[in-house]
Amino acid sequence: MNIQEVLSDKVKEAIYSIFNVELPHVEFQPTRKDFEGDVTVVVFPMLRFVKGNPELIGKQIGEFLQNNVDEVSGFNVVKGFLNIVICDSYYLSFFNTIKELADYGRVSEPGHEAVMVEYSSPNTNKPLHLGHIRNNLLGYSVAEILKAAGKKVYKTQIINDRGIHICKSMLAWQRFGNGETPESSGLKGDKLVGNYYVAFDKAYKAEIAEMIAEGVEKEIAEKEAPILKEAQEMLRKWEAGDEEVVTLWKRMNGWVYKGFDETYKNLGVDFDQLYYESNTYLLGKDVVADGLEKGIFYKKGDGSVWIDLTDEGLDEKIVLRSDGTAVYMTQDIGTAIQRVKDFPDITGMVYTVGNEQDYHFKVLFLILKKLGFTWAERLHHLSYGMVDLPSGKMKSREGTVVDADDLMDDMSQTAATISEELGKLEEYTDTEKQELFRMIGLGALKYYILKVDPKKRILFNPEESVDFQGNTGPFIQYTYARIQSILRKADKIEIVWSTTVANTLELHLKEKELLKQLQLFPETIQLAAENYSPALIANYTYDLVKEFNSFYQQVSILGESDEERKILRVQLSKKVGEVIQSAFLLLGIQVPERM
RNA sequence: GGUCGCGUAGCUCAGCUGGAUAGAGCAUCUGCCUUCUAAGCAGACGGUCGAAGGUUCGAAUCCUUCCGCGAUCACCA
Repeated sequence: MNIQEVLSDKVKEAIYSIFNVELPHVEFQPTRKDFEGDVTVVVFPMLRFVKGNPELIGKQIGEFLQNNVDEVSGFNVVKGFLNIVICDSYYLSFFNTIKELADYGRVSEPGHEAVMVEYSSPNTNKPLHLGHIRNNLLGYSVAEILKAAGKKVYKTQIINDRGIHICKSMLAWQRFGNGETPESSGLKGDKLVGNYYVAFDKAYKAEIAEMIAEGVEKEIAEKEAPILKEAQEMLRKWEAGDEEVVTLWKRMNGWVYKGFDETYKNLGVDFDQLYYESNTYLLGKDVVADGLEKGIFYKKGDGSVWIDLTDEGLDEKIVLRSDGTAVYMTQDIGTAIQRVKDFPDITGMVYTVGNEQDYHFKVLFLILKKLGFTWAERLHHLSYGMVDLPSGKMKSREGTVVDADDLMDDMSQTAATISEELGKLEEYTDTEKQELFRMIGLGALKYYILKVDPKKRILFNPEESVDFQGNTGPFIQYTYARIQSILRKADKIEIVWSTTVANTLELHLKEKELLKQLQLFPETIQLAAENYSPALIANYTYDLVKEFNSFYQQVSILGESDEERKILRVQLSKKVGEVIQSAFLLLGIQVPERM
């Protein structure tokens, strides 16, 4: 129980005993640093129930609390703000209760409610880029946060393995590839396939230019270019199950998956269950037939099926083509239902998809609700802003992308350069160093992306490297490493971890501030889960670390002469380290023993 | 044009269901390594919170209008 919960009832009691009025709610806030106190009760909202001077009311409540509540050791009133001083013993006993908890802040009993979190979901015709990195980091982190908040989580992705885009790569490979394979070229599979996607586009543009030169209109040329026609023909063959096309398709997708797996492994993300569009694109048609019967959908003259959402302030939306084939929406309806069939404990789903699809998901969720699925009430589109470059949007076709693998390598490289300059790793072997640089580089990248509100668009400038100082991943990792250094030394001088520090110890201001910050961890996890926001975890961790560094600077930990106080400081450092590690795990960032 | 999102210091971002003098980092400038890792700490500088109205004891936060940026409004996915 945190201090606000303790005090809330007591304040109500105070109001009842002084004014004989039942107060429905008490408003708290942390006391601002410039005033004395730990928590503040805001008196203004009470004026609706209690008539009088806010300053005076505050004083009366303060006196009541000081006399009747053990945890309250003092108070002061500034305007309508009652600043309450909480006694040290409260914080010390709080610390003693959490000290040994290995997973402090997390809900330990696994919930029976499951949530499926979808993220990544790439096309299989090109490598992953910076945009996918944001998607992956967000999805993975939200999944971890939901777990920590007590949910059972299934991580999933739907791989867009079919369609015209992969046919383009296949066709270009057939034409220009001369049998090139990842083995023969030494290229990562997804890179190789991506090269042919670019090659297709080049050939396609050349054909268009040629046709225009021959007097064909641009728009017609774009539709009629022979290479495009051929790709479309390939897609038709694929859908018909043509053996040759399907074999090539399997082969090239196989290359891509191998490449993706490597990238995912480097990024540190994983999935519990994969869905492939080639298996799901026909799903949903039965549901549409069913909905048609129920009158949720209606059929137009040409046979296409629609839903009218104008009552909801949206448009009419097609759910089945006039030729009876599925559209994107049909497929998503079907996939959602399939997932609940596969995992019957699912009560909600999270879709990590860019904000360009806000409208699509609004409609999808509405349709599923209208179809009467109870779980449709608990669907969430984790919508995030695009990652743009100073030059504009990233386009794979035109090669203006920041490649995921390259970026991760660059980050490691930067970490290596900085680290070598500082030169504190003499005793490390080369492999240990490489591992560390990777950890730091990735930490910088992940933190940089996750600390900002997902809704905001990110402008990524590759020229200016991601910071390693200030509010960054490495700053937090560094603090963790420093703590571990203290603990290694403390171990040698035999500080006993299990020693319980007496509640009577008088706390240093910095110790108290640290304890207050530690107390916020559980509620921060819950808040982050409710808001699907890794940024809240990142900012919390940053505040904790700032507080610790200030503590570290101002007091001596191992050099403290009072034995009991030294024990407290070491234990406190250890706990802060654990919380940093735990919080960073939620962001998918590792922490080093030294750096 | 309709709908949705965003707009806070030179730059990158915090700011919870409205609360005290709007906070960090980067950059610029000052100090601090004979004591636990200086990727650090302490401090200075820097703001009419896009604009105007409104609600309220109180607004960066809620409402309205306007401006700017982005996304979206396909029998593409």
